[in-house]
Amino acid sequence: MSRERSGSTLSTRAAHLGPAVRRPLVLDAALAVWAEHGYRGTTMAAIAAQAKVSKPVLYECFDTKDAVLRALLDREEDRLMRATQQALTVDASSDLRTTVAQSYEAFFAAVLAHPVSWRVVFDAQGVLPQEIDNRYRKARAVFVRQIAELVRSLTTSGKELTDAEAAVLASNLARLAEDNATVLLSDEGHDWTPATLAAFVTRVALDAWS
Amino acid sequence: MSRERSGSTLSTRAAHLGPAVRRPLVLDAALAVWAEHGYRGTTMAAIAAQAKVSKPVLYECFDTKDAVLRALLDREEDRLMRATQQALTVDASSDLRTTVAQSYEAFFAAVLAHPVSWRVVFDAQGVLPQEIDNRYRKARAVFVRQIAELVRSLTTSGKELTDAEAAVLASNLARLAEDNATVLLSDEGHDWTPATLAAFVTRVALDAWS
DNA sequence: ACGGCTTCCTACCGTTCGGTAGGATTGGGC
DNA sequence: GCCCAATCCTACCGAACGGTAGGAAGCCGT
Repeated sequence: MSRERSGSTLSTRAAHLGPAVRRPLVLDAALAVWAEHGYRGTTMAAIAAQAKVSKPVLYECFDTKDAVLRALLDREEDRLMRATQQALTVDASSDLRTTVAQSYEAFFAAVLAHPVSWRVVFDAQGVLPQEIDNRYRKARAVFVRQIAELVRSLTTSGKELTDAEAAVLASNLARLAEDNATVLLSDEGHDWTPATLAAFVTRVALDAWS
Repeated sequence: MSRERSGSTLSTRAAHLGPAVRRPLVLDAALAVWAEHGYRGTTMAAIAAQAKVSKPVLYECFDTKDAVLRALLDREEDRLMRATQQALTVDASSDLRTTVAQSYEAFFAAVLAHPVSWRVVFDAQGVLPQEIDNRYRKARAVFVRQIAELVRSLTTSGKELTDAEAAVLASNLARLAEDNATVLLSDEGHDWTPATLAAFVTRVALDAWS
């Protein structure tokens, strides 16, 4: 409830920069607010306060809130893409496995280098009320832990997994379930049945441990 | 903007059911509203309208909006879990691969049987403003198509993939990237580096096609 | 039929948030 | 020094939403 500087009086007056110069500064402010307070906390008043500027100045730079968010996503997405794109270029001299491994590594490195951009562009963070969000995470954690347990109890000896590996694998299996459920329900998903899709995703996910 | 019956006059008067009897009906209404208008459209007024009841009646059933949502998630989650749980039980007589395949199949079947429950419990749908959401989906689609292209151009002949399979595989690879990026940035992710995580997820995802 | 208790409805309040009107301040050109 | 255009700020509006007050309508026992 302690929303400091929520939108009222500014202490000092901002410099005369004009929309063109201030626009990137506004995006910086929006990014900072999003990083700290999540999507729901990213209000025009909060962005203005972070930029040390009044709301009408914001509206000189961007016509609407959606315009701010779009510009922000454009910029941060571009930042991430430039960092990974070269790795996604097809290198005819290497095989698929090497290419995929390199792409993943480049992507993960980019995420570590720009964690805030990552959260803004891809992670749906802070969109739901906190209590609901916590609930969701907790439920998923239980589910994943159950899967991890199952995986560990069924892996053949000789191919044992560390705790960290089992946790990641379980999380991945759960995520694949969610992703493919979405596929199944989407407009393009009518070629699949639960059986065929399950067989396919099992092949994707598990041949290394079968 | 045509929000019918947004909260004003009701045409007929509802029956005298009392909170205990009406509570499940309220949840049904909330589910229907969520299915049609997404999370953002699920307001107390909309739920009341769908239930053909006034807002104070809602508040007789549930003290707060969060309470409604929590009860709804409890119910729908339970519905899905009951449908998949038996498949997740460890069956010592079968191997890991079979168990995973059966679990996936049970899960997908449950999702198909209760698509609305699925969307409410797992799919973050309609939380973002539509324009932003469209943007996100479009960006991801481009990304996934690029991956699909890459996968097809690199698969060794003799293990060719259909279009549908390549699309699903590409979507899965992208989702794995997102999931593992989250792992990498989470509190438990400090044991991983981009390189080790990339190697592991490649092993997870791709040994079937290497 | 009538009292009383339960249940329901209309109409409202307070807050938050996107967006705007209109006046004050700055600074560059002369 | 003075003027004018560009820029910024305070103060406000209206809509949407969660939540509530207070009275009307229905139901049941007597």
